[in-house]
Amino acid sequence: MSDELHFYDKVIILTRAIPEGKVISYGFLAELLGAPRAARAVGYALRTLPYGSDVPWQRVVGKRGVMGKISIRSFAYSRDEQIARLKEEGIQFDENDEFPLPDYLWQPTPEEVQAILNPR
DNA sequence: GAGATGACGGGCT
DNA sequence: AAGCCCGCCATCT
Repeated sequence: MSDELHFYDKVIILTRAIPEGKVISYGFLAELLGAPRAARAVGYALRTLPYGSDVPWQRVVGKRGVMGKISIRSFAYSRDEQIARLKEEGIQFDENDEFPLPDYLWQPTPEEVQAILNPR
């Protein structure tokens, strides 16, 4: 099967499909794309998003909620902005600005993922 | 094609 | 408990 989409293209497409109020971890997103250890590459892909992009990048979080990792200088947004956006979507954070990932995790079936990546 | 890079993740200190 | 280190992997130079 010709796979014309690059890995980072798939990352963006799948990110667009995350429902409001739901999140996914870098590692799980990579796993859905068939590369369970490519969490870092997922970050690499999202990093290419320009400021003002309509892609809901805030819904991709670290494995333990939204802890750290967002403080890279080349990124257009801050960790605080990510948290603020997620709160607006209804995600409830505790006093440490963390939230229970399983409660908000988006878990599409493999079929759904395929349908998202290969719309007809 | 080798080396560098980076929004990760897990393990060890 | 917070940080450091190292392995991973897709892309870019």
